[in-house]
Amino acid sequence: MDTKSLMIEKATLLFQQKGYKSVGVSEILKACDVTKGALYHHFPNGKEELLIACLKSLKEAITIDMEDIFKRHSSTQEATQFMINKLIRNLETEGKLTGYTFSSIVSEMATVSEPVRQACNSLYENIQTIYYTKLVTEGFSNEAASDVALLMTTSIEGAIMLCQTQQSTAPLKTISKLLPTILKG
Amino acid sequence: MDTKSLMIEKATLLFQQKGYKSVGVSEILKACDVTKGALYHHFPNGKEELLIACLKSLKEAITIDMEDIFKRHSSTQEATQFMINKLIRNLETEGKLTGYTFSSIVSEMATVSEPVRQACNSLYENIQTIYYTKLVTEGFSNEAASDVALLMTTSIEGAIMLCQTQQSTAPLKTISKLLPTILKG
DNA sequence: CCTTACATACCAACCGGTCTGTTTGCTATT
DNA sequence: AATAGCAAACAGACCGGTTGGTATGTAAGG
Repeated sequence: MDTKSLMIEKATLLFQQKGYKSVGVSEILKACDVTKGALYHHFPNGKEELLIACLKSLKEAITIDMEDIFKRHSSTQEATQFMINKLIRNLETEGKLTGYTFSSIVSEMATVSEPVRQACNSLYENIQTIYYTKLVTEGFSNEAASDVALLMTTSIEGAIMLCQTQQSTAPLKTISKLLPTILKG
Repeated sequence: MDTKSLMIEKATLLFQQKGYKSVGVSEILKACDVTKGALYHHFPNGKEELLIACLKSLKEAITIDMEDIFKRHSSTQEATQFMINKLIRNLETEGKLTGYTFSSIVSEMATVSEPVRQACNSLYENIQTIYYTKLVTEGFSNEAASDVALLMTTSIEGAIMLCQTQQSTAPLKTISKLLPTILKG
Protein backbone atom coordinates (compact mmCIF):
# COMPACT_ATOMS: atom_id res chain seq x y z
CA MET A 1 0.00 0.00 0.00
CA ASP A 2 1.16 3.53 -0.69
CA THR A 3 2.43 5.60 2.19
CA LYS A 4 -0.39 8.12 2.13
CA SER A 5 -3.15 5.51 2.39
CA LEU A 6 -1.23 3.71 5.07
CA MET A 7 -0.96 6.84 7.15
CA ILE A 8 -4.67 7.58 6.78
CA GLU A 9 -5.54 4.05 7.81
CA LYS A 10 -3.33 3.92 10.88
CA ALA A 11 -4.16 7.47 11.94
CA THR A 12 -7.90 6.82 11.62
CA LEU A 13 -7.61 3.93 14.03
CA LEU A 14 -5.59 5.94 16.52
CA PHE A 15 -7.86 8.98 16.33
CA GLN A 16 -10.93 6.81 16.85
CA GLN A 17 -9.43 5.13 19.86
CA LYS A 18 -7.79 8.06 21.60
CA GLY A 19 -9.19 11.24 20.13
CA TYR A 20 -7.27 13.96 18.37
CA LYS A 21 -5.09 15.71 20.90
CA SER A 22 -4.16 12.52 22.67
CA VAL A 23 -2.48 11.16 19.58
CA GLY A 24 0.84 12.74 18.78
CA VAL A 25 2.17 12.92 15.25
CA SER A 26 5.18 10.96 16.38
CA GLU A 27 2.87 8.17 17.50
CA ILE A 28 1.24 8.03 14.10
CA LEU A 29 4.62 8.09 12.41
CA LYS A 30 5.84 5.21 14.54
CA ALA A 31 2.73 3.16 13.75
CA CYS A 32 3.38 3.62 10.04
CA ASP A 33 7.14 3.29 10.33
CA VAL A 34 7.73 6.49 8.43
CA THR A 35 9.21 9.85 9.37
CA LYS A 36 8.05 13.42 9.50
CA GLY A 37 9.19 14.08 5.99
CA ALA A 38 6.54 11.73 4.68
CA LEU A 39 3.77 13.26 6.76
CA TYR A 40 4.44 16.85 5.80
CA HIS A 41 5.01 15.85 2.21
CA HIS A 42 1.56 14.31 1.83
CA PHE A 43 -0.19 16.62 4.29
CA PRO A 44 1.46 20.04 4.11
CA ASN A 45 -0.91 21.45 6.69
CA GLY A 46 0.08 18.76 9.14
CA LYS A 47 -1.94 16.92 11.70
CA GLU A 48 -5.29 18.57 11.16
CA GLU A 49 -5.19 17.97 7.41
CA LEU A 50 -4.47 14.33 8.12
CA LEU A 51 -7.46 14.18 10.45
CA ILE A 52 -9.75 15.61 7.81
CA ALA A 53 -8.42 13.08 5.31
CA CYS A 54 -9.18 10.36 7.86
CA LEU A 55 -12.73 11.60 8.30
CA LYS A 56 -13.31 11.65 4.56
CA SER A 57 -11.90 8.17 4.19
CA LEU A 58 -14.04 7.00 7.10
CA LYS A 59 -17.09 8.52 5.51
CA GLU A 60 -16.52 6.52 2.34
CA ALA A 61 -15.85 3.32 4.22
CA ILE A 62 -18.93 3.67 6.40
CA THR A 63 -21.12 4.58 3.45
CA ILE A 64 -20.00 1.59 1.40
CA ASP A 65 -20.38 -0.73 4.35
CA MET A 66 -23.80 0.50 5.42
CA GLU A 67 -25.18 0.68 1.91
CA ASP A 68 -24.16 -2.91 1.40
CA ILE A 69 -25.87 -3.99 4.62
CA PHE A 70 -29.01 -2.06 3.78
CA LYS A 71 -29.07 -3.57 0.33
CA ARG A 72 -28.85 -7.09 1.63
CA HIS A 73 -31.60 -6.83 4.23
CA SER A 74 -35.19 -6.26 3.29
CA SER A 75 -36.29 -4.14 6.25
CA THR A 76 -34.66 -1.24 8.08
CA GLN A 77 -35.05 -3.14 11.30
CA GLU A 78 -33.18 -6.21 10.12
CA ALA A 79 -30.46 -4.16 8.50
CA THR A 80 -29.96 -1.99 11.56
CA GLN A 81 -29.92 -4.91 13.90
CA PHE A 82 -27.32 -6.59 11.73
CA MET A 83 -25.28 -3.40 11.79
CA ILE A 84 -25.48 -3.07 15.56
CA ASN A 85 -24.49 -6.69 15.93
CA LYS A 86 -21.47 -5.98 13.83
CA LEU A 87 -20.59 -3.11 16.15
CA ILE A 88 -21.02 -5.36 19.16
CA ARG A 89 -18.85 -8.10 17.70
CA ASN A 90 -16.25 -5.50 16.84
CA LEU A 91 -16.33 -4.17 20.38
CA GLU A 92 -16.10 -7.62 21.91
CA THR A 93 -13.21 -8.85 19.82
CA GLU A 94 -11.06 -5.74 19.64
CA GLY A 95 -11.96 -4.39 23.04
CA LYS A 96 -12.25 -0.93 21.59
CA LEU A 97 -14.69 0.61 19.18
CA THR A 98 -13.04 1.10 15.81
CA GLY A 99 -16.00 0.75 13.55
CA TYR A 100 -18.45 3.50 12.79
CA THR A 101 -17.81 5.86 15.63
CA PHE A 102 -15.74 8.98 15.86
CA SER A 103 -17.49 10.67 18.73
CA SER A 104 -14.24 11.63 20.37
CA ILE A 105 -13.28 13.75 17.39
CA VAL A 106 -16.67 15.40 17.26
CA SER A 107 -16.77 16.47 20.86
CA GLU A 108 -13.14 17.44 20.90
CA MET A 109 -12.87 19.35 17.64
CA ALA A 110 -16.33 20.41 16.46
CA THR A 111 -16.22 23.63 18.42
CA VAL A 112 -12.57 24.30 17.64
CA SER A 113 -12.00 23.65 13.95
CA GLU A 114 -14.58 24.55 11.35
CA PRO A 115 -13.26 22.22 8.59
CA VAL A 116 -13.27 19.31 11.00
CA ARG A 117 -16.78 20.17 12.12
CA GLN A 118 -17.95 20.13 8.52
CA ALA A 119 -16.32 16.79 7.85
CA CYS A 120 -18.03 15.28 10.89
CA ASN A 121 -21.33 16.81 9.93
CA SER A 122 -21.08 15.42 6.44
CA LEU A 123 -20.45 11.99 7.89
CA TYR A 124 -23.51 12.09 10.13
CA GLU A 125 -25.62 13.37 7.27
CA ASN A 126 -24.56 10.44 5.13
CA ILE A 127 -25.52 7.95 7.79
CA GLN A 128 -28.91 9.54 8.30
CA THR A 129 -29.52 9.63 4.56
CA ILE A 130 -29.02 5.88 4.36
CA TYR A 131 -31.59 5.31 7.10
CA TYR A 132 -33.89 7.89 5.56
CA THR A 133 -33.85 6.40 2.08
CA LYS A 134 -34.65 2.94 3.34
CA LEU A 135 -37.44 4.21 5.57
CA VAL A 136 -39.09 6.09 2.73
CA THR A 137 -39.15 2.95 0.59
CA GLU A 138 -40.90 1.28 3.52
CA GLY A 139 -43.71 3.76 3.31
CA PHE A 140 -42.62 6.36 5.85
CA SER A 141 -43.50 9.94 5.06
CA ASN A 142 -40.57 12.24 4.39
CA GLU A 143 -40.87 13.93 7.74
CA ALA A 144 -41.35 10.74 9.72
CA ALA A 145 -38.43 9.09 7.95
CA SER A 146 -36.22 12.07 8.68
CA ASP A 147 -37.21 12.07 12.35
CA VAL A 148 -36.72 8.34 12.80
CA ALA A 149 -33.35 8.46 11.03
CA LEU A 150 -32.23 11.08 13.51
CA LEU A 151 -33.46 9.08 16.47
CA MET A 152 -31.63 6.01 15.20
CA THR A 153 -28.40 7.92 14.73
CA THR A 154 -28.49 9.62 18.10
CA SER A 155 -29.49 6.57 20.09
CA ILE A 156 -26.81 4.40 18.50
CA GLU A 157 -24.14 7.05 18.91
CA GLY A 158 -25.21 7.61 22.50
CA ALA A 159 -25.23 3.89 23.13
CA ILE A 160 -21.67 3.59 21.89
CA MET A 161 -20.63 6.17 24.46
CA LEU A 162 -22.44 4.31 27.22
CA CYS A 163 -20.75 1.08 26.15
CA GLN A 164 -17.42 2.78 26.62
CA THR A 165 -18.21 4.02 30.12
CA GLN A 166 -19.84 0.77 31.19
CA GLN A 167 -17.25 -1.37 29.49
CA SER A 168 -20.02 -3.58 28.27
CA THR A 169 -22.05 -4.10 25.14
CA ALA A 170 -25.35 -4.00 27.01
CA PRO A 171 -26.44 -0.52 25.90
CA LEU A 172 -26.08 -1.39 22.22
CA LYS A 173 -27.93 -4.65 22.76
CA THR A 174 -30.79 -2.84 24.45
CA ILE A 175 -31.03 -0.30 21.65
CA SER A 176 -31.13 -3.17 19.17
CA LYS A 177 -33.94 -4.73 21.17
CA LEU A 178 -35.86 -1.45 21.26
CA LEU A 179 -35.60 -0.89 17.51
CA PRO A 180 -39.24 -1.92 16.90
CA THR A 181 -40.30 0.86 19.28
CA ILE A 182 -38.04 3.37 17.59
CA LEU A 183 -39.34 2.36 14.19
CA LYS A 184 -42.96 2.87 15.13
CA GLY A 185 -42.67 6.38 13.67
CA MET B 1 -15.93 31.64 46.92
CA ASP B 2 -13.04 29.53 48.10
CA THR B 3 -10.25 28.80 45.68
CA LYS B 4 -10.90 25.09 45.41
CA SER B 5 -14.55 25.49 44.43
CA LEU B 6 -13.64 28.23 42.01
CA MET B 7 -11.14 26.02 40.28
CA ILE B 8 -13.62 23.16 39.99
CA GLU B 9 -16.24 25.48 38.55
CA LYS B 10 -14.01 27.08 35.95
CA ALA B 11 -12.29 23.83 35.03
CA THR B 12 -15.62 22.05 34.59
CA LEU B 13 -16.69 24.64 32.04
CA LEU B 14 -13.43 24.40 30.14
CA PHE B 15 -13.37 20.60 30.16
CA GLN B 16 -16.95 20.47 28.92
CA GLN B 17 -16.23 22.86 26.10
CA LYS B 18 -12.86 21.65 24.93
CA GLY B 19 -12.28 18.22 26.37
CA TYR B 20 -9.47 17.15 28.66
CA LYS B 21 -6.25 17.22 26.71
CA SER B 22 -7.15 20.40 24.90
CA VAL B 23 -7.28 22.33 28.14
CA GLY B 24 -3.91 23.09 29.65
CA VAL B 25 -3.47 23.57 33.38
CA SER B 26 -2.11 27.02 32.69
CA GLU B 27 -5.37 27.87 30.94
CA ILE B 28 -7.36 26.80 33.96
CA LEU B 29 -5.05 28.71 36.23
CA LYS B 30 -5.45 31.86 34.18
CA ALA B 31 -9.24 31.52 34.21
CA CYS B 32 -9.17 31.35 37.99
CA ASP B 33 -6.42 33.93 38.41
CA VAL B 34 -4.39 31.64 40.62
CA THR B 35 -1.03 29.95 40.26
CA LYS B 36 0.25 26.42 40.15
CA GLY B 37 0.88 26.41 43.86
CA ALA B 38 -2.85 26.60 44.48
CA LEU B 39 -3.68 23.81 42.05
CA TYR B 40 -1.17 21.32 43.39
CA HIS B 41 -2.03 22.27 46.94
CA HIS B 42 -5.71 21.38 46.56
CA PHE B 43 -5.17 18.62 44.00
CA PRO B 44 -1.84 16.90 44.74
CA ASN B 45 -2.33 14.49 41.85
CA GLY B 46 -2.74 17.35 39.45
CA LYS B 47 -4.90 17.72 36.41
CA GLU B 48 -6.58 14.33 36.45
CA GLU B 49 -7.58 14.67 40.09
CA LEU B 50 -9.10 18.03 39.24
CA LEU B 51 -11.04 16.43 36.39
CA ILE B 52 -12.46 13.77 38.67
CA ALA B 53 -13.45 16.44 41.17
CA CYS B 54 -15.19 18.25 38.32
CA LEU B 55 -17.10 15.13 37.33
CA LYS B 56 -18.23 14.54 40.92
CA SER B 57 -19.32 18.13 41.26
CA LEU B 58 -21.12 17.91 37.94
CA LYS B 59 -22.86 14.76 39.06
CA GLU B 60 -24.23 16.50 42.13
CA ALA B 61 -25.32 19.54 40.15
CA ILE B 62 -27.06 17.50 37.49
CA THR B 63 -28.74 15.27 40.05
CA ILE B 64 -30.09 18.18 42.05
CA ASP B 65 -31.26 19.95 38.93
CA MET B 66 -32.94 16.96 37.34
CA GLU B 67 -34.57 15.75 40.54
CA ASP B 68 -36.03 19.18 40.98
CA ILE B 69 -37.42 19.19 37.44
CA PHE B 70 -38.82 15.68 37.80
CA LYS B 71 -40.44 16.63 41.07
CA ARG B 72 -42.17 19.63 39.60
CA HIS B 73 -43.63 17.89 36.56
CA SER B 74 -46.23 15.19 36.84
CA SER B 75 -45.21 13.04 33.87
CA THR B 76 -41.86 11.85 32.58
CA GLN B 77 -42.67 13.32 29.22
CA GLU B 78 -43.34 16.81 30.54
CA ALA B 79 -40.31 16.75 32.77
CA THR B 80 -38.00 15.55 30.02
CA GLN B 81 -39.31 18.04 27.52
CA PHE B 82 -38.76 20.80 30.03
CA MET B 83 -35.23 19.55 30.59
CA ILE B 84 -34.45 19.40 26.87
CA ASN B 85 -35.84 22.89 26.45
CA LYS B 86 -33.49 24.05 29.14
CA LEU B 87 -30.60 22.46 27.23
CA ILE B 88 -31.72 24.16 24.04
CA ARG B 89 -32.00 27.55 25.71
CA ASN B 90 -28.57 27.05 27.21
CA LEU B 91 -27.17 26.17 23.82
CA GLU B 92 -28.79 29.15 22.14
CA THR B 93 -27.72 31.75 24.65
CA GLU B 94 -24.22 30.59 25.43
CA GLY B 95 -23.43 29.22 21.99
CA LYS B 96 -21.81 26.21 23.59
CA LEU B 97 -23.16 23.30 25.55
CA THR B 98 -22.26 23.71 29.19
CA GLY B 99 -25.17 22.03 30.83
CA TYR B 100 -25.51 18.33 31.29
CA THR B 101 -23.06 17.01 28.80
CA PHE B 102 -19.51 15.79 29.20
CA SER B 103 -19.29 13.54 26.18
CA SER B 104 -15.88 14.86 25.24
CA ILE B 105 -14.44 13.59 28.50
CA VAL B 106 -16.08 10.20 28.09
CA SER B 107 -14.81 9.51 24.62
CA GLU B 108 -11.40 10.94 25.36
CA MET B 109 -10.69 9.43 28.75
CA ALA B 110 -12.93 6.42 29.35
CA THR B 111 -10.51 4.03 27.69
CA VAL B 112 -7.44 5.68 29.20
CA SER B 113 -8.12 6.34 32.87
CA GLU B 114 -10.09 3.93 34.99
CA PRO B 115 -11.01 6.42 37.77
CA VAL B 116 -12.31 8.86 35.17
CA ARG B 117 -14.29 6.10 33.50
CA GLN B 118 -15.90 5.21 36.80
CA ALA B 119 -16.80 8.80 37.51
CA CYS B 120 -18.43 9.13 34.10
CA ASN B 121 -20.24 5.86 34.53
CA SER B 122 -21.57 6.90 37.90
CA LEU B 123 -22.89 10.09 36.33
CA TYR B 124 -24.75 8.27 33.58
CA GLU B 125 -26.15 5.80 36.07
CA ASN B 126 -27.51 8.62 38.17
CA ILE B 127 -29.28 10.17 35.21
CA GLN B 128 -30.80 6.86 34.18
CA THR B 129 -31.95 6.20 37.73
CA ILE B 130 -33.89 9.45 37.77
CA TYR B 131 -35.68 8.49 34.57
CA TYR B 132 -36.18 4.94 35.81
CA THR B 133 -37.72 5.94 39.11
CA LYS B 134 -40.19 8.26 37.49
CA LEU B 135 -41.13 5.70 34.86
CA VAL B 136 -41.80 3.03 37.47
CA THR B 137 -44.18 5.34 39.32
CA GLU B 138 -45.99 5.77 36.03
CA GLY B 139 -46.67 2.07 35.84
CA PHE B 140 -43.76 0.85 33.75
CA SER B 141 -42.40 -2.56 34.58
CA ASN B 142 -38.88 -2.64 35.96
CA GLU B 143 -37.43 -3.93 32.72
CA ALA B 144 -39.36 -1.58 30.47
CA ALA B 145 -38.46 1.39 32.65
CA SER B 146 -34.81 0.43 32.56
CA ASP B 147 -34.87 0.08 28.78
CA VAL B 148 -36.67 3.35 28.19
CA ALA B 149 -34.35 5.18 30.59
CA LEU B 150 -31.42 3.96 28.54
CA LEU B 151 -33.02 4.98 25.28
CA MET B 152 -33.72 8.44 26.67
CA THR B 153 -30.18 8.86 27.88
CA THR B 154 -28.54 7.70 24.68
CA SER B 155 -30.78 9.64 22.32
CA ILE B 156 -30.35 12.88 24.25
CA GLU B 157 -26.61 12.43 24.54
CA GLY B 158 -26.39 11.58 20.86
CA ALA B 159 -28.56 14.55 19.98
CA ILE B 160 -26.24 16.87 21.87
CA MET B 161 -23.38 15.63 19.73
CA LEU B 162 -25.35 16.18 16.56
CA CYS B 163 -26.22 19.69 17.73
CA GLN B 164 -22.53 20.41 18.02
CA THR B 165 -21.71 19.19 14.53
CA GLN B 166 -24.73 20.83 12.94
CA GLN B 167 -24.38 23.98 14.97
CA SER B 168 -28.10 23.97 15.47
CA THR B 169 -30.58 22.93 18.11
CA ALA B 170 -32.70 20.97 15.63
CA PRO B 171 -31.63 17.47 16.77
CA LEU B 172 -32.59 18.14 20.38
CA LYS B 173 -35.90 19.64 19.26
CA THR B 174 -36.67 16.57 17.18
CA ILE B 175 -35.86 14.24 20.05
CA SER B 176 -38.15 16.27 22.25
CA LYS B 177 -40.87 15.92 19.66
CA LEU B 178 -40.33 12.16 19.43
CA LEU B 179 -40.53 11.64 23.18
CA PRO B 180 -44.07 10.20 23.03
CA THR B 181 -42.73 7.51 20.70
CA ILE B 182 -39.81 6.78 22.94
CA LEU B 183 -42.08 6.58 25.96
CA LYS B 184 -44.39 4.02 24.37
CA GLY B 185 -42.34 1.33 26.07
C1' DC C 1 18.23 16.97 -14.66
C1' DC C 2 14.57 17.91 -12.32
C1' DT C 3 10.60 16.41 -9.72
C1' DT C 4 8.64 13.22 -6.33
C1' DA C 5 9.09 11.01 -2.09
C1' DC C 6 10.75 10.73 1.57
C1' DA C 7 14.76 10.90 5.84
C1' DT C 8 17.03 13.46 9.42
C1' DA C 9 18.32 17.15 12.28
C1' DC C 10 16.65 20.82 14.49
C1' DC C 11 13.60 24.22 16.80
C1' DA C 12 10.77 27.20 19.79
C1' DA C 13 6.73 26.63 22.41
C1' DC C 14 4.31 24.34 25.57
C1' DC C 15 3.18 20.52 28.57
C1' DG C 16 2.25 18.79 33.39
C1' DG C 17 4.64 18.59 37.47
C1' DT C 18 8.04 19.78 41.31
C1' DC C 19 10.48 22.65 44.48
C1' DT C 20 11.27 26.23 47.31
C1' DG C 21 9.84 30.29 49.15
C1' DT C 22 6.45 33.52 51.54
C1' DT C 23 2.36 35.21 53.50
C1' DT C 24 -1.43 34.47 56.59
C1' DG C 25 -4.29 33.04 60.26
C1' DC C 26 -5.06 30.16 64.20
C1' DT C 27 -3.47 28.35 68.61
C1' DA C 28 -1.02 27.14 72.60
C1' DT C 29 1.99 29.11 76.05
C1' DT C 30 3.61 32.52 79.15
C1' DA D 1 -2.69 40.40 76.22
C1' DA D 2 1.53 39.47 73.96
C1' DT D 3 4.16 36.31 71.58
C1' DA D 4 6.00 32.26 69.75
C1' DG D 5 5.26 28.60 66.71
C1' DC D 6 3.35 26.10 63.13
C1' DA D 7 0.59 24.51 59.51
C1' DA D 8 -2.44 25.81 55.76
C1' DA D 9 -2.68 28.34 51.50
C1' DC D 10 -0.88 29.86 48.25
C1' DA D 11 3.04 32.34 44.74
C1' DG D 12 6.56 31.86 41.41
C1' DA D 13 10.72 30.04 39.52
C1' DC D 14 12.28 26.05 37.47
C1' DC D 15 12.56 21.45 34.98
C1' DG D 16 12.81 17.59 31.66
C1' DG D 17 10.13 15.84 28.22
C1' DT D 18 7.11 16.24 24.35
C1' DT D 19 4.59 18.82 21.08
C1' DG D 20 3.67 20.15 16.11
C1' DG D 21 6.23 22.14 12.63
C1' DT D 22 10.31 23.45 9.53
C1' DA D 23 14.50 23.36 6.94
C1' DT D 24 17.74 20.89 4.67
C1' DG D 25 19.54 16.71 2.70
C1' DT D 26 19.22 12.76 -0.36
C1' DA D 27 17.95 8.77 -3.04
C1' DA D 28 15.10 7.16 -6.81
C1' DG D 29 12.59 7.54 -11.07
C1' DG D 30 11.10 9.46 -15.44
